[in-house]
Amino acid sequence: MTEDGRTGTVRVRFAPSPTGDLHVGNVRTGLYDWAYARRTGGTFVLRLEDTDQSRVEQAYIDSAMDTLRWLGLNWDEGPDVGGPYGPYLQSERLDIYADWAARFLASGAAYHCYCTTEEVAQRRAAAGSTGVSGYDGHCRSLTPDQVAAYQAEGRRPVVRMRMPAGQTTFTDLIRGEVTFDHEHVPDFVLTRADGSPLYTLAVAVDDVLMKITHVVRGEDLLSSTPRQIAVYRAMGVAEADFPVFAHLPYVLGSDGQRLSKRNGVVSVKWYRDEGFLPEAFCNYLALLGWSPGEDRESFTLAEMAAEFDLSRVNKNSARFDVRKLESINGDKIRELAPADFAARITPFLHQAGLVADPPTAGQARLIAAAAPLIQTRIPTLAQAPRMLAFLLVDESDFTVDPQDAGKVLTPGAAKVLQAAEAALASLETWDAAAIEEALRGALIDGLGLKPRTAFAPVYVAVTGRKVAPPLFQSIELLGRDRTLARLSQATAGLPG
RNA sequence: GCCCCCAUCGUCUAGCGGCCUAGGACACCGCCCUUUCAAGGCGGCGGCACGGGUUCGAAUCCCGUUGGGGGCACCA
Repeated sequence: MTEDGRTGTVRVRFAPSPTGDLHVGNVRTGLYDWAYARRTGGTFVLRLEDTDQSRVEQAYIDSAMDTLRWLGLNWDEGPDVGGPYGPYLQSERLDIYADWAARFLASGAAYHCYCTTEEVAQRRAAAGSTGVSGYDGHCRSLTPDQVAAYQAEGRRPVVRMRMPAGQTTFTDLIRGEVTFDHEHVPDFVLTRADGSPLYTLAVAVDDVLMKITHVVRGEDLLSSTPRQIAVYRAMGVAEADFPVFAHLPYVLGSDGQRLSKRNGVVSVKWYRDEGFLPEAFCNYLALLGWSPGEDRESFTLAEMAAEFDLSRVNKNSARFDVRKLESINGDKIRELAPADFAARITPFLHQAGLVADPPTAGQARLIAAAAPLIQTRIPTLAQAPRMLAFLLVDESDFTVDPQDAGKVLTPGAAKVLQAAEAALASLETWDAAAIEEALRGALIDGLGLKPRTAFAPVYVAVTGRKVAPPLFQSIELLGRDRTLARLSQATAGLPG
């Protein structure tokens, strides 16, 4: 049972236009489409709206599918997997659209329009700020002579829909009943002068032909809904068989403006490269307009698939806040099983040049042992290399952060480093507990220092930075030889 | 200009007429823990845009104002 009370199998489509990498707003829509299909036990259809040849690129089609797979939004029908209502690339359905355009022409639902874009714009401008917009109906009823004259000029017509007088009312699952007076829905173009289809034609035809029951999309398309319904009518679809609409609120930039490169990173690919987990990204995006209620904010894709409900989708737009995303990402990282976490940071370590691909057996052991030390310390996977570099670099490439050294490796640190070196050199058992005991004995008890001041120089000497994984475990993993070498090297490099 | 949509802490939200002196999360600020940094624990700051109604009772319903967003393409 769906929320509008219909029975039967739900079919939801996600229909991005591959004119760029999928952005945050697209993906949020895709996530809701997917979740609604899954919640209702329906079918999730992926369709690429690639009718604008001048803007579409194959690479974008590939990357869109790649991004959806990464997020875990699997589709049941689509360009790659096929399905009973394919093809699912609109560029492969051109003859279908041409056929319907011809039928609309024959039935009088549409007409040839010989006006150029410039002429339409000029007449609109001439009408002044009287609220007149769109097309003025100039070519609605041309005489055969006028048509002949236009053709003699060499003009090629577009096919334009004849919007009947009246109004369109439909029930949006999120916004309730919405009405548009056709006075404000001008005749719109269905096919270009070269015969190629426009979104206005293709989207409606495909939703009907692909038996889509629920059109769940961004609210920018709300006011184009009457046009879509006009095409359904022209196709002879019965009112009861129209898809149900649900217009999702916007995802805005952090400044409240429409999401763009100016006010935040919009490409999902960027978040992937930065080390955001797909489960965190989906969880966060889901929260931008929907919540399971009862103050619950953390959930999995599977849980969302079981609970998602269009009636709980907010009407108002949400701002994208990368800090909250980071917080959720940190939560999800901490929830990972240690082995899983180790596996997820490995590609980032390789990309930073710290380990081979695949890692050697020795590297794998180190990663497995060190991963738990940083799992609570990084909000994104991309920060793993910085935390573990000290452990994984070739010894000849090890460097100490000059800034941290300047703050901590002062002349006075010499006695600390020497005491630490001496204590560790003679240590019998090389493990974190013994290392801690030895260092505390030598520095806290022996030199009478406070822990903070005692360990700071050791951190910088051994890990190269003030901020690092816990010291004693780090030293254990580093091994005695490398630790002692770094301590003495730091001592030798002390100023003054 | 015209049409449409929207309005709870800075941000995301819970709330669907009495459980609300409005709850949670992020961020921010304290304190605790502590070998750095995190994580974790405890506490604090902070909101129903405004004005009219309806009702015994309104954050919740209605109208208006203001504010924000979208659309008005041979883009989608």
